[in-house]
Amino acid sequence: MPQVPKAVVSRLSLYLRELHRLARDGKETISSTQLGKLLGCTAAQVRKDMANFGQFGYPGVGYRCAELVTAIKQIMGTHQPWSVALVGIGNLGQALLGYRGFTDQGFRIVAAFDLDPHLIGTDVQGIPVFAVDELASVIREQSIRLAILAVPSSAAQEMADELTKAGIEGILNFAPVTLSHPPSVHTVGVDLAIELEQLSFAVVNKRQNS
Amino acid sequence: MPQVPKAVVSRLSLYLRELHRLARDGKETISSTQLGKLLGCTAAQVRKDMANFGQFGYPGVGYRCAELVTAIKQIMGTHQPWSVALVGIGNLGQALLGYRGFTDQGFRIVAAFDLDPHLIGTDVQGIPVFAVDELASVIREQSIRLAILAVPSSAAQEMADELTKAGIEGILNFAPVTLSHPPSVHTVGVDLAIELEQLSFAVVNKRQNS
DNA sequence: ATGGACGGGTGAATGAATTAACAGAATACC
DNA sequence: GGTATTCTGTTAATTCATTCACCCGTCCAT
Repeated sequence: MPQVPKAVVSRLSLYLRELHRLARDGKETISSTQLGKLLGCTAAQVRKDMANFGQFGYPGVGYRCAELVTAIKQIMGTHQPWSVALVGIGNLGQALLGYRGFTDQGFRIVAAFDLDPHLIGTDVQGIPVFAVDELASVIREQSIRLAILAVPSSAAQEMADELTKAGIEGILNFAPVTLSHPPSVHTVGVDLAIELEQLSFAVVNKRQNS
Repeated sequence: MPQVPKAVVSRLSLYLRELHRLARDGKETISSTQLGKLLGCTAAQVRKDMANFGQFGYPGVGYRCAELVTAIKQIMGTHQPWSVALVGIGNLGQALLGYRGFTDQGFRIVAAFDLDPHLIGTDVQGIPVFAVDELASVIREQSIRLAILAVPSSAAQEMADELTKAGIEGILNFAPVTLSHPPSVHTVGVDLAIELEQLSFAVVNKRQNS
């Protein structure tokens, strides 16, 4: 499995989400056809995507939901929980601190960082807030590998550099800028305005499906 | 321009973001090579992407930043502001209400909806809050075409149906579920946990670049 | 048992998208 | 003014992703 296409990985997350729901609703097994329909892709695609990682299906039966959930979690690396750092406790940062979806998927925010002296030393939503100076030491002590960056664009690159120096391996960036970073660090960017822009394009260009 | 690949559209937003910054910093023109480097793609890609929509560059010069910004805005449909509805004023919803990036890109949240009787009738961050019953009437009166859905997963599909009935054309969905919807409505999903999951995969599989 | 329907794995064929290569146009420099 | 350079638009080549078609295994009804 040396080269897994990026598109496959993002679909894997969607499969996982759907399978999780199905398993919780008590569905034992599901066929590639059904799963494909649920996600708007072909059955062949589902099978091929899974084939990248091994054999998981049972001929004549389909995929066992619960089993596939654990398999995909293993593949994605979320079979055991991650400790995550949050940098920036503004509007968005606070919302992320309280976001249930993270913990549900095995991501636990264990430390938050900000500049505001009123916040430093306190707990916000049960999470301790540290000064940015302490970034490196806290990250090392708690062996945190992932960080969420929710600071203003003007500070984003600088904070990303700090995180990199502290040995962070992945950054989820909410600032609307393209971060530059060494290849040893991975970044995923979420620009909320861009998502709306995509919607705007789709609407004005009245393209079918979605 | 009958069939523009989806990947092109999402890159267009990144170009726009970068060009916007460049223009503000006083840069007159930029070559496809430079722009590509800034975004981590090849110069050929930049040129090809733009070629989908017409001719914007000047041989021997490059692209004029300010000019290209307005051209892309025109293409994306954000050359004039959009009125947007927000459904769900929880943790995340409130953060989105206060998010600066939306207004900067021409998206104005003009109405919010929630179930909580304490909120209905009040203003949150200067935006009036309505009951869900009023969804259709408010949306029609203000001719709102886009909506942001920030409700718990359990309510997401139901609210999406309401929005559809009310004539909404595009939904930005933050609930971690796949919405089913008629082809006349476009949806873009943002699942924050999935983004972290993608990061997790990239980190454990130590794939280079990003 | 056994026939038929269901369903996954897999390699070949199709279709997209990215990259490479080049011809022509504007600029800068001497 | 000519020449070298820069840079676009575009066509061709390559790479990548998706779909198709078939084989074989499993289950269920008879």
